[in-house]
Amino acid sequence: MHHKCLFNFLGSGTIHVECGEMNPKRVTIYDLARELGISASYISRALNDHPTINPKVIESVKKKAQELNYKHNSHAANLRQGSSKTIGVIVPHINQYFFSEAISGIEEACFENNHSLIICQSHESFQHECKAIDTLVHQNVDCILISVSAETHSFAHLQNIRKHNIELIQFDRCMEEVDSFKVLNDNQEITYEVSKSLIEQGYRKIAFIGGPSHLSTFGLRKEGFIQAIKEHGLNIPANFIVENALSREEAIEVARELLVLNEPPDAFLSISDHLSLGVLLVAESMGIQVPAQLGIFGFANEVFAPIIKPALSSVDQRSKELGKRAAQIYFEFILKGKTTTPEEKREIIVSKLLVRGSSKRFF
Amino acid sequence: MHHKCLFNFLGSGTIHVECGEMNPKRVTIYDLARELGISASYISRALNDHPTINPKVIESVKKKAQELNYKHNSHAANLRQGSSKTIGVIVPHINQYFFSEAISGIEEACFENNHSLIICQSHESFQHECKAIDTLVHQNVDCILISVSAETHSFAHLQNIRKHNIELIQFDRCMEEVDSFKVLNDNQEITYEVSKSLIEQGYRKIAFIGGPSHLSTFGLRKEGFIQAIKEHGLNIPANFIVENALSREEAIEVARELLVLNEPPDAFLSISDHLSLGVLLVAESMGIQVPAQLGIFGFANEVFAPIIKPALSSVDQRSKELGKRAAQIYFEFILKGKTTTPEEKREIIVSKLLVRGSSKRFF
DNA sequence: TTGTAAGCGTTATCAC
DNA sequence: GTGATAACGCTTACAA
Repeated sequence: MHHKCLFNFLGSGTIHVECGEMNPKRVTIYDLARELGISASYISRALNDHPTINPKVIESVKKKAQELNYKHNSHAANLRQGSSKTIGVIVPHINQYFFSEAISGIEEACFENNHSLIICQSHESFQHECKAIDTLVHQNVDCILISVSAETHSFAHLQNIRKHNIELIQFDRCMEEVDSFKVLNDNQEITYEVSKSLIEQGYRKIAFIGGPSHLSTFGLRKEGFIQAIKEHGLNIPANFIVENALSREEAIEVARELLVLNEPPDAFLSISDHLSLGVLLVAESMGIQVPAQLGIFGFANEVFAPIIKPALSSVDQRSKELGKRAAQIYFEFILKGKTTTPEEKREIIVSKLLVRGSSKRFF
Repeated sequence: MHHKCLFNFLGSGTIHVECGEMNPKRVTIYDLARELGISASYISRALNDHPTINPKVIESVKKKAQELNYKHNSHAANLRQGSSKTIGVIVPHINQYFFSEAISGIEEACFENNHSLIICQSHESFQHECKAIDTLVHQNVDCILISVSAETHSFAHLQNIRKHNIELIQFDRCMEEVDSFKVLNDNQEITYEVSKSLIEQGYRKIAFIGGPSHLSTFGLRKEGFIQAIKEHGLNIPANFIVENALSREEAIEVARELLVLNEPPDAFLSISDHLSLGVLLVAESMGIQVPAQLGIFGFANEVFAPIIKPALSSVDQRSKELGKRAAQIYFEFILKGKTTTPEEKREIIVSKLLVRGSSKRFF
């Protein structure tokens, strides 16, 4: 079982290290047991810092383990224990600021609690979402954190998760019908605030570009908007409220249609910065001044929001914190078997208004 | 083993479905065997579409499996087979465009080849990188795809991967010293082209903000720059070549220092759009006209690059394709045990120049 | 304090 | 075709 490592000093000055041959077999606790003359079970306990073990033995076992390049085999342990110490997360896209930050928060919580994380993308497709759930079930994850895809209308696939003894926590985009912990933004309240901010800046004919309202995240944002409109006695034509837009292109189409009307909107509020960017580009191409003639407000505080011209007003959803909370719920409540009241099953992360140049006429 | 699913029709009109009780035990092939009166081993073969199995039986087994909500337990299978059909990827940050796209490409290849993917971030920290490798080794992944952190100088941790019978493929940021498949951009060539483009636009005192040159990705970009400078007989002072910058803040500091010199640069070329953005912000704050007085060229074609003012010239690294190739190498070469020549172990993805407003003086 | 042995759920090998 | 059985590497009653 010799190890072939050739150091070839090449002309270029770089060192190439060849380790072509790999160990044919993995080192197990039995190998350690044989080497040290103790039983495998004792090795196992030593490696797990079992309290009843002689500390001296623990040390020598760990030293030997390092020496023989022993690595714990989680598959065997998981099989035996029925738990994988792994949680899975499914999001529509990992490259949207909200989700990548949320994932960072989840990662942090997992790291602190010594769990692994498997990340999957649904790409806003219901089919991909089902496939991702399948993958995670196969991987025997202990818990699935999910923010559902825009296409998701049914919830049998989510309930299936529970049938496999896997915990489920929803965050951001929820199926309200499914009983699970939920971690959400104050969607209605913050959108109310956004709308109010626009109204206070003197905008009166505000258009709303929303997402698929069957998801409460988007439905509530629409509610918040309508609430503000009503409270301020504004009269908004029905075609100023658009649903089901998620891409910049869709927003561009909507903005083009509305801005050529005889009575066009004087402001746009949309549920993502990508949509608002689309509106901004249309305004620009039509020679409409932002914010003087048209106010624009986004959502999610995408990286580009503060650096485009004018800087895009947006909402800081505190997504990293939101993700972290979602994961912590698993560790704090579920894993410890705490009983919870229905109120505790819904946690709200309060978001923050970021009023910038694109919606600021008065100072 | 009754299933309690209460449908509560609430006032709000939403339906809450409670599935509080979870199945206490997982369904195994033995359960299927008992139900169908055939042996467990036969069930196993049926579920795996073994060629010697009666197709009629296969069908009835799969039907029964569905009916009983059976789910394959990968941990058991992996333990038995010594393979997990899972690959792991480690990147510095999932929310940088290059990496999130690369991951999407990797995901696609995994999906096509029926493998799972575990994603880890190193956050540019060597310690996190080691921890991530540990996690993946514990998870028994079959292969690790890695783009190393900026902090990574040594390679023992990478070689350790091989010692655990886990395949290693490096992409984008490589330790050249480590023998593995490598999938890279044409870093030197494209940076040469970028430099040439700046020179052709009449810029003569070009500053370079690079990354840590001990990583060939960044080292080669510097080389490409120097090569272009030399070939065109330009004289660049030593302090115009800065290394080891990775954040916008660092770039801002560099730009501030250089732009107040008596003979300041008339162009900046940097190895990421984030750095170039920093330069742009400084130029703006100093009232320097871009591109008239100062040309700026970025790298990676971040989402914001085309939408800021002026639009940022950048490099399309074709990152999704790069990621996909990296993963395909595992499926095409390694998994099939193909022998490879040293040349085949290094694949180059040719990137593309995107000349935009920030570096275009002549049309 | 330490060892024995059973079992987690699957699949491969060998029989029939 | 189909079935019995052992093995993957680990943990954990239980025994000593």
